[in-house]
Amino acid sequence: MPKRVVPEAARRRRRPTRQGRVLSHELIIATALRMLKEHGAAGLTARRLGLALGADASTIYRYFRGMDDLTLAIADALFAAALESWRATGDWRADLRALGLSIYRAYLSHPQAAVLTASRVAGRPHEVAVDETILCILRTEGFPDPDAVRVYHAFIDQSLAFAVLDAASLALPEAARQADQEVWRETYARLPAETHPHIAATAPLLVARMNDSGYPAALDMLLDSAARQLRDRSG
Amino acid sequence: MPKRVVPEAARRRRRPTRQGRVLSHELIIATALRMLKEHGAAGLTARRLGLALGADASTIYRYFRGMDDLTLAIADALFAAALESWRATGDWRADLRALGLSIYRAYLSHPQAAVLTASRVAGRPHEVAVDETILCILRTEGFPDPDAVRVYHAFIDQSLAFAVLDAASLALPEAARQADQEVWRETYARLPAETHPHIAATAPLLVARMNDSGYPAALDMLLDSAARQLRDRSG
DNA sequence: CATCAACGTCAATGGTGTTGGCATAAGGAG
DNA sequence: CTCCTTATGCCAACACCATTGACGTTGATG
Repeated sequence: MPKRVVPEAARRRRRPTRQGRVLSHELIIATALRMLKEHGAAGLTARRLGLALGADASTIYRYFRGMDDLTLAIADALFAAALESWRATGDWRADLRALGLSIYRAYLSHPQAAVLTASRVAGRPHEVAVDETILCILRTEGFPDPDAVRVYHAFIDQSLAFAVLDAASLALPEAARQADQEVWRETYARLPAETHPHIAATAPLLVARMNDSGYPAALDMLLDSAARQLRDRSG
Repeated sequence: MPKRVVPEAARRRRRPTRQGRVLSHELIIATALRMLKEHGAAGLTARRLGLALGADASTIYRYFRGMDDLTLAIADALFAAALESWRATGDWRADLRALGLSIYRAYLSHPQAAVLTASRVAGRPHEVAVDETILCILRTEGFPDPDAVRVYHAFIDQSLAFAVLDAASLALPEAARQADQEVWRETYARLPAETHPHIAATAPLLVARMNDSGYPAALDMLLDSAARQLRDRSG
């Protein structure tokens, strides 16, 4: 007796099955990114992804070992995008700044993906390529090794940290974002009455400030510090 | 005809039901935090949480509107812990530094929770209390308002960003962490052969550096910058 | 005592990731 | 051409998930 019964109907009508491969890693990742942007992190499920691809959910497992693996691939796609949109000029400081902003922009361009993959750092190829690039720039410029490592870590930590955090607020659904703003507006409006008498006028300023990121400023501070280090050592 | 059939057995034997309330918001949050630490973010489910509490999963919904609501409550508990372990001394710079490190430590003491709640910023009470505290310190010290806002944002952004990112690597299961280290060790060992001849000896240094956080340094840089600002303005 | 809200359980619903079995299709070997 | 292997896709099934509604029980309030 067979363990599994194949329904008669399924056995009867044979679908005009496709010829050749329909899917690919790239197509699946691109579709997943689109779904993330449109429906948020919770909206990306194997079944819906399959539907969007015109395929069965289980087909995805021919390409990825699981949703977890797919998540890592998506994370690496962000690094790939960051590197692709970056060009070296030879000026180490300008190059590092551009690379940092490039990473930052890649994350912000897919906030849902950034949040989804925030905690996944696993030495994927493009991620490693970014690391190699940074270290290569620093070494070429003549940073002695312990300093190069320190600058590299500060740089990548800071870039990723800001990217993830800023992406997180972008990743909120529009409704939640507006609700948040409302809460903050009230908080800010209420806050100063107790500690400062003349502040009502500055509440809008506080709210406006919410939409900016501290990343560029932090990045410049870091590069300043690195440049000073380099000058001190060589001069 | 009743829509739902109540089984005879259940109707028969009445359980010796408990008297008084068994659960509380605090108990549920504490248990959830414990589960997060022990089993990771994926291990926190309504069913298992109920089991750990000696209650049915559905009971949790008497206290929280859903797992999402519970997540927000957990996030706020981190801010509460940060504030509780902090004491003001009157020195604005030392106080801010201590508060930043306090937030950082609170997140790192529950890495799983930090990662789980990274993208949830929703104006919960203790979170707002932290914000009020920071702004209050800056205003009391005499920061004019636009500067206070700027410093506040840089401070909280940077603190949270580093906390979340560093927590993310701590939140990895031990096996994954070791695997990651292995990948990086290989990468670092392989990297310099192409770009630098004498670097093999520094690979261990790079790996060791992995375990440090750039947060304290970044925090000091930020406070330096703020202090300079304040001096320039008043002097 | 009667009422009521709070609290807890049970059973059910519709969704999830994942797997094993099966059916093709493509491509090479004979 | 046939035969075999491998890659690719679908289907049905499994275990688990969050959430809900009906129901019983309790303690407090009138």
